[in-house]
Amino acid sequence: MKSLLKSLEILEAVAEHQPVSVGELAKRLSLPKSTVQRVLLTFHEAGWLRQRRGDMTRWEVGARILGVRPPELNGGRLYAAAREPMRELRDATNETVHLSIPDGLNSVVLIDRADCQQNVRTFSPLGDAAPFHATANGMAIMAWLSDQEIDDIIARGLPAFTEQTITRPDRLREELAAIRQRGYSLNMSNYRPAICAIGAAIMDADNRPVGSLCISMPQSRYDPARLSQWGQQVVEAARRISLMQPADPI
Amino acid sequence: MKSLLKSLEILEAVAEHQPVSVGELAKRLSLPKSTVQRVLLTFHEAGWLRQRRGDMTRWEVGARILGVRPPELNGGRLYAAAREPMRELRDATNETVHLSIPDGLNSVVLIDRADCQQNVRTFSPLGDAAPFHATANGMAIMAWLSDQEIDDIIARGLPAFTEQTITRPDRLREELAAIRQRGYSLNMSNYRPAICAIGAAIMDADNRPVGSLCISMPQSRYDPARLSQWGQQVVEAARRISLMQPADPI
DNA sequence: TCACGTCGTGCCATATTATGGAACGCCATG
DNA sequence: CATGGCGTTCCATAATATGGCACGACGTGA
Repeated sequence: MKSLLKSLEILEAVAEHQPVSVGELAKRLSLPKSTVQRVLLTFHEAGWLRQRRGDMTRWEVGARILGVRPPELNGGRLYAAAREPMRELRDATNETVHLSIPDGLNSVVLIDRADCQQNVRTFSPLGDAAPFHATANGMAIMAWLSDQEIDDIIARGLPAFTEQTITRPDRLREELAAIRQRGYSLNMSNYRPAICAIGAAIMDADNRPVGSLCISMPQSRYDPARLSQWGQQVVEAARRISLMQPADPI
Repeated sequence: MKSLLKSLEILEAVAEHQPVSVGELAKRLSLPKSTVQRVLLTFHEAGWLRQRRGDMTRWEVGARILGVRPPELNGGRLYAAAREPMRELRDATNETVHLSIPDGLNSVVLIDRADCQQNVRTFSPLGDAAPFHATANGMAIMAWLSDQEIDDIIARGLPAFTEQTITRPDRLREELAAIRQRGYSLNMSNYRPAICAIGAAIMDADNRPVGSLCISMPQSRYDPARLSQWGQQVVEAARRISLMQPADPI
């Protein structure tokens, strides 16, 4: 369905550049103006896009989309449960804390953030997708997946993002075993240069990983002497959130 | 674009019933199986839907959609700013607190909730859309819109939901004036029977309403003697959140 | 063991539908 | 007053979504 794929591209472009005009979108996506406009009007008809207040020529994403969420977020239980522990972890470390969930076996997506107060801090936009094998949040989740699911992720390839990215399957499996043993995962600039993170998985009542938490910091502030303490704090925060997660309904 | 409208209906149906199978969707929407499957595969290709872990025949919403959000939520500043005040308001009143944002001039949408601990409590699912003229959150926002925008909403009709719904335009304008004067809005079973609420608008740095907060309670616990105090508390909580809202970029 | 019903999947001729170039009206600018 | 850029509309045409049908897999009950 080419038209649907094209429409979703347009929707995502609106989300990224809102509020945005027809012409701008057409240029950006190299599509005819009339095609773009037809799609915008159709999304509008469905309630997914709206015109900006006071400016009928600029489009933005409507609130209807907020009713369409992955099942992990239904009832907002993960958000709600993570809120307080994330704040406390942020305050205890004075570093930014990230909350992510897996998107199937494709990637991990950042869904919430507790920002620290430092002048130099890491930043990732909410909704950002990142690979399992190169991030603290990704590896923390991956460590608790079944062997078959791990094989599946590895089979999709382990691209390198920095010199530190783990790209060899056997090396990755070793690292996952280490994570299972110590409880927390470690990202030493494996994904983005000069960004380190310490992560731990959040489990549901069936002991399946449904998300993860990490402390994200500039490499300049990474202190090996504190690793063990911070690792335990992340694990403890994740455990508290895990206790509030329901079982997965079939 | 019929095909796009149909596809969005299917996507929304998946969100509502996830995890869901092809056949179930086809029955529910009265569409041919092959059509539904083609749409599911296309959404999958675009990363918007995924198969449930361990069950290739059940579909659910993927995390990619989390990157597509209304502009009010960009950076999560409203969520983040509202978090603490909402909790405090909930604790102070022991009632559920709702956070909503306007969807253009169409409706207000519930985006967050701080649940109270009572055995009897109100419940609305996140993402729920409600009319401006019949809810505390809606009227709180509406009160601070321009005259033209208010006219616009009224022109779309003021349907009745209960005996108490305000359906006469002049009566609604009076109520909005009263809200502007006292600072908080009031819903006395105007929308859902036996549910009351006290609301106040959240303003951005340009003094435009970008959302609203309300205390939502069963009518049985509504106490006129406390109205003034709770009203002031909602207004104060909304004001604290407002101070953290950025100006609206053109 | 076999027959049956159910489900997900793949195919393909057909008709519906999306396409995009062109033209129009509007507005701000020089 | 001319110009360029914008959003919008139209329509013949080609591209594409459609959906009935059939196949294979699976689970069930006779």
